[in-house]
Amino acid sequence: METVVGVEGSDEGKCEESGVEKSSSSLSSPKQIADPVVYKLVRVEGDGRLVPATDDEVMEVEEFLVDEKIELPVVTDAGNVECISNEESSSGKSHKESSEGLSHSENTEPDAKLSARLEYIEEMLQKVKQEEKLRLACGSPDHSSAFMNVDSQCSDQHDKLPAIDKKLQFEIPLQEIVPSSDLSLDDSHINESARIGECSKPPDGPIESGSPASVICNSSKPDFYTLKGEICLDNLSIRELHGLFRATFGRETTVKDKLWLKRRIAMGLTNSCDVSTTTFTILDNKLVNKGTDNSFQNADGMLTEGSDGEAKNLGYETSPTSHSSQMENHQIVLGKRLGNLSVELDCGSDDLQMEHRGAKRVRKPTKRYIEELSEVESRDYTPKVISSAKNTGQGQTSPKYCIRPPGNAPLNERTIVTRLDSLGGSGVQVPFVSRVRRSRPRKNIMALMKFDSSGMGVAAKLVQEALSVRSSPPESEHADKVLKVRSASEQIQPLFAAEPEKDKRRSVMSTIELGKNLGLKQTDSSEDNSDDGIATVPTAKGGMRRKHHRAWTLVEVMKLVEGVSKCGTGRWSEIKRLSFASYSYRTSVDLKDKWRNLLKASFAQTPPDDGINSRKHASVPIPAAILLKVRELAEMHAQVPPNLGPGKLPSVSRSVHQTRSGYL
DNA sequence: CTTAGGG
DNA sequence: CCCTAAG
Repeated sequence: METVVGVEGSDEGKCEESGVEKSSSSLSSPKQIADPVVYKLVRVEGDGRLVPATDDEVMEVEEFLVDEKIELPVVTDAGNVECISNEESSSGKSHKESSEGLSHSENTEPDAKLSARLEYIEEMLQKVKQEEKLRLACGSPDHSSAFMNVDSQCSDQHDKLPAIDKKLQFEIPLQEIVPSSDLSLDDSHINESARIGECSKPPDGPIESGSPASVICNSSKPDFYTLKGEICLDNLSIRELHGLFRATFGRETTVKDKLWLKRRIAMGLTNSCDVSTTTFTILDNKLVNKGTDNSFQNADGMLTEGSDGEAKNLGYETSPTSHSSQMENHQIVLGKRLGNLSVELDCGSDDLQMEHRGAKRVRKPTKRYIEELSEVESRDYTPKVISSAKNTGQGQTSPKYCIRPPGNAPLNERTIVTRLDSLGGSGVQVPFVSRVRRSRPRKNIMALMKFDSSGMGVAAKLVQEALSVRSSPPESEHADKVLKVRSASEQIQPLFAAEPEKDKRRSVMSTIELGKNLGLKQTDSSEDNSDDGIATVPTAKGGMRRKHHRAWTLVEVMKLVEGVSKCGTGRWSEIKRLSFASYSYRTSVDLKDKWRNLLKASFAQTPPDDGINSRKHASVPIPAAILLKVRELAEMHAQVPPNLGPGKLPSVSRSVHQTRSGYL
């Protein structure tokens, strides 16, 4: 709790101002803490009623919304009004849910249940000292509803929904402001991810879409509960719920909040904790496999974390708990909407909530880890991204806008980072794994570009490039990188999100691509790894050029000689195919050059005759036999070095034969 | 793209 | 090795 709170210092202040029981929340069990954080915006009155968030809170929300959608003014006003009016009175009727939520704190529940629940809740509120509990109870249910409304509204509403809607939304949020805000953010994110198209034009986004979405959300939420079996759960006693909970999640729960339990169970039932992933699964799985927790975060993390980060920036408190709650909400909503994605998230969230601490803790680290990765990745990607910018094109911009609201730079950054993480995460992970990548730079930029365009994993490429760049510190512009990191991250997102629109092929293949990239990368790395030491050669210009010096092994030389003997000189490509198929790093040019060197060496050596190879280069002693052979071949092909050739060839030829026989 | 030659 | 010109 504390830790969380610390993060959200601003929030605390708010709470205090409101007269909230933040302290109380802290007093309450740790688990609860999370809830308080989540619900910070709402205050519990002495009578047990929930007081809407204060103006400040509203403001925060507003920012949140703004960040997400970039529209706030309306929301803010509405929110304030609502807050003032109070939970019960205000919004109530305009939106059934909202009204319910306000008065009873249960927005989501069906009417029938609602009444029962309301009573229960009210009782609880009054009885329960721990405001936390109340919050939780109220919050959890509300979250979903609020979330739904808020979400739809936030994302879509801003543009089109009437002020009323906004108001309602805010109302709900007030009670569960944090969650709602987060949800909205998440939701929007999700939506974006889900449908790239929208992302591209966030601000413009069709107005209509907004309202419909909201409607859907509302409708969905009831369904959700019903489906989940919440209704059934309603009838159960807490003890029963506990049992159910245990059965569902395999663990005990200390939570006494009925709503919470119901919710949890419902979620558990709905999404079996399995977390089977669907579309996102691929990415997530990958992530999971590699980063375990990260995987979750990626999917969830993107959304949730991003929201959190924003919240923090805004001054909202986002505690781990809040995250989890958010996550849940998101999950639910998503589940309804997206289904697959939500499922994954749900699993994670569920777990998190279940074990606020364990899960959270794990999660946090993960997040950081992800961020770090993302950063690194971003850097890596940056170069590539830039180069491949063409691909992203508009997509970049649009996603960008979506991601980063006009308001807070830091916040934006954070958000972006998160997103990047998600995107980058997947991409990054692979890169990281194969990080080594030391193959020679193909053909400079051109080759890289080609690669990218070809459809190879951009990420992989970027990573590779980035790596290479890193190796040569002087060349890369750190400053540039840093600056670009953001862009890169942004770009990345676009790639995923925007790509579909722009290049369907890409979008379709995005997931595949990632996998491919990884595979490719790994392959490359493995091949390249064998390698050599990469040395940087200072260039006159000041840039450092990587010299891929791969020492020629005796085997290679022998192969080369053999190849030359077979194909003759000048047919390097053929020789490469025949004898160097397994040596990807040796190009026909390399063969040619090597041969040239061998020739030179052989003839140079020959004269002294005695000294031979041993004397020449201790480092890579070339067997005399080979030199002889080279000479022979040279002779055969009439490639006799100007001076030395003729005179010595005869003798050489003899020796060569011997040598050769030995080899053969 | 491959080859040939210079750096 | 890299780079470039030329077929």
